[in-house]
Amino acid sequence: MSRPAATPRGEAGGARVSDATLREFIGYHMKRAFNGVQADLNQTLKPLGLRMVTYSALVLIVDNPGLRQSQLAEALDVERANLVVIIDELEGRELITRDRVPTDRRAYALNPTLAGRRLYDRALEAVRGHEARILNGMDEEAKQAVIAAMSVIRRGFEGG
Amino acid sequence: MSRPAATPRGEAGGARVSDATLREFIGYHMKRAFNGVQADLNQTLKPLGLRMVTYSALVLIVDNPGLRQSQLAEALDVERANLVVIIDELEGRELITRDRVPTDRRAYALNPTLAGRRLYDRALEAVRGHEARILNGMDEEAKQAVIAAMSVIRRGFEGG
DNA sequence: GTTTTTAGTTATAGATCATAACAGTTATTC
DNA sequence: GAATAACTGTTATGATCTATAACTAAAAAC
Repeated sequence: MSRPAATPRGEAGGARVSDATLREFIGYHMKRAFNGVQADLNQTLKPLGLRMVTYSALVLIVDNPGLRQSQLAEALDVERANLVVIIDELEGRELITRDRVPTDRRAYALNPTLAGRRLYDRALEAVRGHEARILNGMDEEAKQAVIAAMSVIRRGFEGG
Repeated sequence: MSRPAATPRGEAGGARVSDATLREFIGYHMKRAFNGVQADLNQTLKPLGLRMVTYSALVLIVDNPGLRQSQLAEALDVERANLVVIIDELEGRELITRDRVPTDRRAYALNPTLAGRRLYDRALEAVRGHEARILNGMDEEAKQAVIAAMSVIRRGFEGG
């Protein structure tokens, strides 16, 4: 079992770690890039008191007023149970309301308040700035190519 | 303050939720695609007893025998403290060894065992299959375009 | 030789996420 | 129309992940 003599890579601190094997994979690049994007987005939203999920939820509620929690949970791809605290947060800040649905007394219709719509506007502007930053000068064609590729990948899971 | 009459979107269950606003953003597409990729990768690695992090760690150790935990932590972008349990797991399964470094008795040199190298081979093969699956027929040019774009995005954070 | 820094570790708290169980309501089915 | 099944939102809980502080041992700096 000749064990390779634990060569400490010569000089201390030098000698970059090679990730050549992992760089073969598109998933590796996606993870590393997305880590940075997520961190930057959350920093961007922090002054508005929003996180990535609460922001996404607010946008979907403003764009789809009256939707149910279960619909929103599915759209956001989170469990109904976990959505509750997210909605609690938005409702507690009076950005949205839970309105009873007359035709189905189990369900709540989610609607934005005026404050919710205003924060939506501000958040969207902030996120557009964030996007411009992360794109880092990338041209529109390259951006659209990425979006198309992401859609191809996603379709592979949803479509079967 | 005319609040839109919480219209429950007519028929129950129908009426797709529109994410048109979010689809403007590349980050949104990246998140949704990556969610699927991550789930599929973990399913792929489960039969080998590996998760995404333990797999990445194993690959880097095989490719960079003798590296220190702190180097690996930085390469994986995890805290030194959190890397400990990952290394414990790999060492417990005798896939790697922690070897004392003669020239620095604080540090451990991480080296793969023969079993570690064999699992590395199997894992790499499995992940190549996973990648082919997620690419979903995408051509090499498109794949390289995505990798280039991810690098541009990542560079924006690292480079400053 | 004292102080400062570093490597690995432990402990801990926060956030995230999946799961099961429950009450109230609606839908189905005989 | 009574019994059964399914669905909506909720609570509780445990697993996992992540960040932070504090500690020991050792090396480096001064």
